[in-house]
Amino acid sequence: MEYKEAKDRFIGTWGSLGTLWGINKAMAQIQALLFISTKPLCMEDIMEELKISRGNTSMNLRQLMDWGIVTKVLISGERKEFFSTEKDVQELARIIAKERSRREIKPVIKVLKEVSSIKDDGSEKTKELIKQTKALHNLTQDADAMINKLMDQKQNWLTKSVFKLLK
Amino acid sequence: MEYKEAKDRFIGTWGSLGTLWGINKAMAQIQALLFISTKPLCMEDIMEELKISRGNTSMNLRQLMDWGIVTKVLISGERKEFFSTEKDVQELARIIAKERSRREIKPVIKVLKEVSSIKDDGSEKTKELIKQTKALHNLTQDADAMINKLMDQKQNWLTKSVFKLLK
DNA sequence: ATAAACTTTCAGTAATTATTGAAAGTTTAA
DNA sequence: TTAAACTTTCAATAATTACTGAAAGTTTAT
Repeated sequence: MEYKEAKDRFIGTWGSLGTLWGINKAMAQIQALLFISTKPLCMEDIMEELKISRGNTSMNLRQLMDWGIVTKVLISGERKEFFSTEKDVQELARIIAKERSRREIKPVIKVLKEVSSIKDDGSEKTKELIKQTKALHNLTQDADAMINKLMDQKQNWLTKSVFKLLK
Repeated sequence: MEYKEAKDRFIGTWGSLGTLWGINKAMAQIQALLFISTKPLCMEDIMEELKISRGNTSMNLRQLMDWGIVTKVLISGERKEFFSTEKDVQELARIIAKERSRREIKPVIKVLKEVSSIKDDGSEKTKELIKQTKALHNLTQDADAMINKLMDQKQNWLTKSVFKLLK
């Protein structure tokens, strides 16, 4: 497999993976492109490489910046803006986990808490609703807390010690 | 908040959460409904409760069964089929994590491995592609392995000890 | 102040994904 | 074996989501 094919395969795969962690294809592809680029890219570069429109590129870059994954880079002597992405995978994972937690998990936890806190009127169905949503609330909260803590660890050595524990 | 409102809120929230962990709204809603039901439900029950068509109900129940989250239940004296979902959240989480790993994460890991294994032609851009996809490959593989191991633990006490480690 | 170089916005359109409903298929009881 | 009770399939359609391109907006150099 040559460079070109490998690159396209990576961008394509990352793009379709994007949809599953809640961001759209173009957004994931732009990030992928920047991730393997040796230097910051401008809008023209991205449009041309991914064959997408100016508007699409602009909007998705904006979103990536909102997530905190992509930053503007000023290149002296150049008028236009350049973009680059976080290059450290550990840090990238940390940012993504944090944002997803904030945007998606936390609101769900809030609803689960509210729903599981309704007054027990004694009926079987109310008891079941309370019991099940409470269980889900605990699980979701624990999982969320754990992921956040795990991601906050700067080094990978921790992962190793968690692994050992899980033998 | 009364039972009815709480139930609707739970089903609605779970449904929209569904889209983000890769299953569609109806599928997630059916699962939510079964999850808080005190007894197995038949197709009519589900259709009526969620206001969705027979075809939709049938197809999504099928998918839920493919995932291994929902099972058919035979009720003696009844001709039609009834359905119920896994009621233990721990087990539910385990099934979902396993399936997602198998369906989505594993294929990505495979591509990352292939892409990161291309021949180094000495150029800077090839070196960068290899370096970055290799880092992503390692991270994804570690995270996947860890989640699978965590989920395999039957008890919750383990989570507590992992938490301690992460203080 | 002007105009060139560049970016953003957004209404319209295209692409994708979910849903319906009716016909075809299956099972069971008599 | 027939027909009623039930489930599945799938082509048509609806709903949602993504993308385009051109106009409006912004910045910078002169």
